[in-house]
Amino acid sequence: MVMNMKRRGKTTSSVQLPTDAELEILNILWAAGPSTVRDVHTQSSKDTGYTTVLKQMQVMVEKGLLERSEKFRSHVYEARIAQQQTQQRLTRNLMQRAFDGSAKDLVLVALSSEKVSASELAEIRQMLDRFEKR
Amino acid sequence: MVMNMKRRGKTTSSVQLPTDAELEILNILWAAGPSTVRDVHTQSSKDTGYTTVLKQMQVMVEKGLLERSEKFRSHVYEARIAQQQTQQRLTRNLMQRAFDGSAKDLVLVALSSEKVSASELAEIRQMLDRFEKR
DNA sequence: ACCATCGTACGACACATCTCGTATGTCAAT
DNA sequence: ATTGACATACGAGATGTGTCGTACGATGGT
Repeated sequence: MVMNMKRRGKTTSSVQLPTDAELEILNILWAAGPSTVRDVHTQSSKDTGYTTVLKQMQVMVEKGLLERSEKFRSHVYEARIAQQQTQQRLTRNLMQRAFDGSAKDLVLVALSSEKVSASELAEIRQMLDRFEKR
Repeated sequence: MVMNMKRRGKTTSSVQLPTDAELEILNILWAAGPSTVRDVHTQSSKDTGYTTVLKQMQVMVEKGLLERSEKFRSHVYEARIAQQQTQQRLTRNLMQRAFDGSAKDLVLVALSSEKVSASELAEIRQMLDRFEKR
């Protein structure tokens, strides 16, 4: 019985970066916790069909991005990758592709291209302090 | 004469975000200035065929990402979008898709997920100062 | 004049993503 | 038992991207 395991790599973490539509779904799941397809479809701001969301989530299960429980009539889906880890991987990816790997350059652009409140600036400063301490 | 203008919008700036391979080419062009296809192909770290790069650059001209001069036998290509502006748009895009629009959150993740030298931290601090002054 | 070399043009395939239509199953209320 | 509402499964089209093979024109050296 050759289970046809598409997943290679040691055990975990060999998931590729989520696509646009996938990230949209993950965001909803991260915020709301385990949800049905209908939940996600209702929450979504994009006006895409119900079966479209269903199909996407099914594919995401195959990819290892989501986990599905079939205990109930309406299957319940849950994110299988952490939000922060995903944010880090996406950020690192952008850093490599567009900033030649420089975190500093990315940060500078992020700061210069958006309005950040005073309290947020303070938070960032705190973070800098914490880093410098090592 | 209906020129079949795919580009909508006022006049400029309605260029979509560059794809992965496109960004690779843009990076080379930004660093080296106007170059031929051969130049770019030689510089590229990926080992993709010559005609592949040629085709990609041709497509990029159609999209408005590059400009082509045919003055010489080997056509010379030049980036038509600025590096910093592109970096900003890519960053903003990630910010929206993965950080719910929060520049702060993006910055925090960028800082926490990569090593940044002391001098770079200082630069970031300077930037923060400059921002707080307004 | 010829031919090897280097260029561009372009059609076409492979693949992933996004999208939906349609088939089919399940359940509860009448 | 029938029906309507709602679920999942799945095939398949549209589109974009990345990749190349092949055709063919220009150039320069012998």
